[in-house]
Amino acid sequence: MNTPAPPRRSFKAQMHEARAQAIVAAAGRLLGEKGFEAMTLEEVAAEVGVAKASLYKHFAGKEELCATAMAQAVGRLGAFLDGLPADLPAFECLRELLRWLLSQQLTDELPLMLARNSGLRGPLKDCAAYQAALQEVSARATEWIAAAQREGRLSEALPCEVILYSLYARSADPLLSMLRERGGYTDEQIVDWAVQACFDGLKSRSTP
Amino acid sequence: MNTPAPPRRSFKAQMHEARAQAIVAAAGRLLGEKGFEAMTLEEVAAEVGVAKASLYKHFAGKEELCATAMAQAVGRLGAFLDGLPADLPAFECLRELLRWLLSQQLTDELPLMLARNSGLRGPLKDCAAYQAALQEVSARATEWIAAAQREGRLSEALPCEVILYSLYARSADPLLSMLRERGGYTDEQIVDWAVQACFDGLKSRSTP
DNA sequence: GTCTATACAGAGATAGAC
DNA sequence: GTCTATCTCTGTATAGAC
Repeated sequence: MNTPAPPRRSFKAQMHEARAQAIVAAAGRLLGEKGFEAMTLEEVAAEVGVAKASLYKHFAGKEELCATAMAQAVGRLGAFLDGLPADLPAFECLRELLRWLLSQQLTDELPLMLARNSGLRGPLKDCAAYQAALQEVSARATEWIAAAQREGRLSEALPCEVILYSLYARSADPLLSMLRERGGYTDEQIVDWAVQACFDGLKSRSTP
Repeated sequence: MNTPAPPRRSFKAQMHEARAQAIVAAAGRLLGEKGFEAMTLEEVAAEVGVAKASLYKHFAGKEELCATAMAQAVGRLGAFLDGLPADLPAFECLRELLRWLLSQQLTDELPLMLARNSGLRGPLKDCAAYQAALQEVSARATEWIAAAQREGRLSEALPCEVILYSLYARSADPLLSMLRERGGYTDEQIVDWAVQACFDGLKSRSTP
């Protein structure tokens, strides 16, 4: 794509970048845990160990910081997809994609898509980095969906886009939290059920 | 025969109740639209047409007001279930339940279950009215799920509770908002797709 | 019970010294 | 660039007149 960064960056620049990374990471964690409105920059600063005002030397404000965190999450998904075996069937790729989304919600607590009424959804539509990264993974996922539909693995009754959004939406699905709060289930069990509910549906498949 | 039934309450008490109802309705609408953190009591008061301070004559605070709105939403679901034909098969009852949940999200914008990380989820666990109402509808839904599973209409691979939670979770599913924002689809089309994705799953059913 | 006015707290953002 | 200190605004909640 573009030329890689110059190999030799000054020590100070490296530290600067590392700190920015730490800020984004903390923001992403808190964003996923508490939501955009409930999280505070004070918490972010405290978690990183810097003063609140220092955040503004790296980011213009709360919205930009959180949008960066979201864009980075999409980037991680792209990297994960890159790591999938090249010969993995399209349907299996989509299953892995879903598992990754669900696992992220349970571990990092940072969902790829935001809740229905998050205040960050508006600013996110104007974040070029996020939109571009999302477009990139969406293109790949769309290819897989079309292929899986041709192979008869995915329903052709649903438009390609509806399937794509259905997968994305699982990222902010409250189902996982509900099952976890209920207690008695392992995280892995919860993810398995969520994957099954999404792909197989609630209706019986054994006896048509 | 005799005089009509006397009013059960005094006129003033009726007005008081009516105003409280209007407050709850406005709170519920704003809660669904903007979420617990983003909505403000000022908006609620403005929408009802009363002073902000007057709200505290009816409710102890924001949490109690919103919890009341949520409990009332569950009550509406219960009333809807009461209105279903007595001879409707269990599976069809569950389908209607899901359609009702999704329609509520699109119209009233008030979801039955909250987003994964809403600040109201904690207080809601301590709200007896909400828990009791939810318990009541859950009991009925659980009966239907068990019956539908016996009839082979619902998957027996998923525990009854996972199916129940999967239905409830659709109430806060971001899928509908995503499809609506994309544009080009009618609300009815969106609900149909969401129902189909939930019950039939994304996998093909025609060709095993 | 409803209003106006206000106290109080929290959070985003900025100023200015170093 | 980072800090301390501060500004400003918003929102919950309360006080007191009527």
